[in-house]
Amino acid sequence: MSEAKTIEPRPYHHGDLRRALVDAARRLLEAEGPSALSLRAVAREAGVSPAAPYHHFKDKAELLDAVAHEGWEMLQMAMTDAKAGVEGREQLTSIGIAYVCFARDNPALYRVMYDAARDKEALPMDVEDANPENGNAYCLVRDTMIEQGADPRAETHLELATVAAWCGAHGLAEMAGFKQFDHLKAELGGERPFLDAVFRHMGLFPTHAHD
Amino acid sequence: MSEAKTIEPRPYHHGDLRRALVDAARRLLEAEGPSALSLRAVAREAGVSPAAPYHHFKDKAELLDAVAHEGWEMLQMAMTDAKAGVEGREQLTSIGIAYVCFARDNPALYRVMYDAARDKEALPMDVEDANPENGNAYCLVRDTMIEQGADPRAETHLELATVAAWCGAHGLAEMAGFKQFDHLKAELGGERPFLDAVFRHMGLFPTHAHD
DNA sequence: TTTCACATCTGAGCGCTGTACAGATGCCAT
DNA sequence: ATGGCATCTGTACAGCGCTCAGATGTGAAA
Repeated sequence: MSEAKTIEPRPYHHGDLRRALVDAARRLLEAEGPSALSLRAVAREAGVSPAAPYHHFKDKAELLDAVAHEGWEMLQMAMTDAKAGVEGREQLTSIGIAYVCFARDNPALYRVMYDAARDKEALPMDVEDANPENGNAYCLVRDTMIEQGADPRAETHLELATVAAWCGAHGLAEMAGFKQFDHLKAELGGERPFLDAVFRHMGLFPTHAHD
Repeated sequence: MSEAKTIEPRPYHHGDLRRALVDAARRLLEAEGPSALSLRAVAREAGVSPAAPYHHFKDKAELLDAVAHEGWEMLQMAMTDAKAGVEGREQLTSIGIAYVCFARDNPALYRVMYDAARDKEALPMDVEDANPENGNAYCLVRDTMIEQGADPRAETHLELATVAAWCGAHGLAEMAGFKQFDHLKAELGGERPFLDAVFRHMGLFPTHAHD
């Protein structure tokens, strides 16, 4: 109880430096790419000394983690919006397209997100907890599967389809960055016969949707 | 014609330093992980000065490229062996399992391979040239699809299935590194009902194999 | 109001990195 | 024997992540 102190809230000397640092990092990331994202460059961009960030993040990885966290929130929002925009079976395809588009539009951020996840050997998602309200993109996909007719009691089938969809979307997002697959990237706006087909083909529908 | 000089062949001062450097890099990579793979550390491991590598590689990226290249060759071999080990429809699943196993057994190398590819924005594979003899893993998958009944004249369907399979395998390889999907990793040896199902589900068979 | 504790920020510095360059070294063809 | 040249070394520089002692300002206690 005596530990009822606020954890990291209000402005101090220079206002909310933590926020300013994350913003500076995202600005740099967009402008110069991931390789330019040094801690010193972020501090420079935010107008503070190279040592200042260490009072808000234990090391560089923790700063990148904060940036990645906002990326996952953005991705989740994009997927949620995509689902809300259409109805029925189109929802899963729409979510998949939104995922790949996010990776295309934020390639540096997307890379930071997965780099951070790999370092921690964990995605920032609780696969077990299927509660959609906790802002969990993985569960958004799973819930949509269920709504489209997957049997939630057939756990294996359900998670199988969800994992397959996630793997497929991530794989596509990475492949679309290679010039061998430029036509994938080109298809992301407007008509997208190939991409739609890949998503359907990869199992963005529950297993028994083939009937 | 006057340019008939050999390009990078025989030993000189210290023998074949280029080879020694790549070997040293791979040794370091396996022992210490990708973050320990500095050019200076590689030179140290090979017993030469920090500047020596620059007579064989234009910069660090080019050295990593050489390492990645050998990784792709290893992967191609693993996939070819996997295909040769079984018959019929099992071949595609077997290739997929081999792909994911390779990523599991050589995580650092696998990461270097895709990092190098991302920097060049291209996989080291010629997707257009379907000649299997050029040692092209992507074409190995496509050819196997054809052998299993895909129509090579239906270009879209064929490449669709191949891209879907590649994306799925890469996605699975990455997901298997996250602790949320430990059961995927655990399944890679021996019985693998879930993984097999994911592969089948993701389209490791030609589209009309669902009939 | 003065004082004090403490969160915050700076400046200097350490060891590391990738890369450049001048010069030493040893092989090969003449 | 000589000269050219690929190869390798030593030194150097800027930038990196990170640490630490000390300066600076803020909110709470006196």
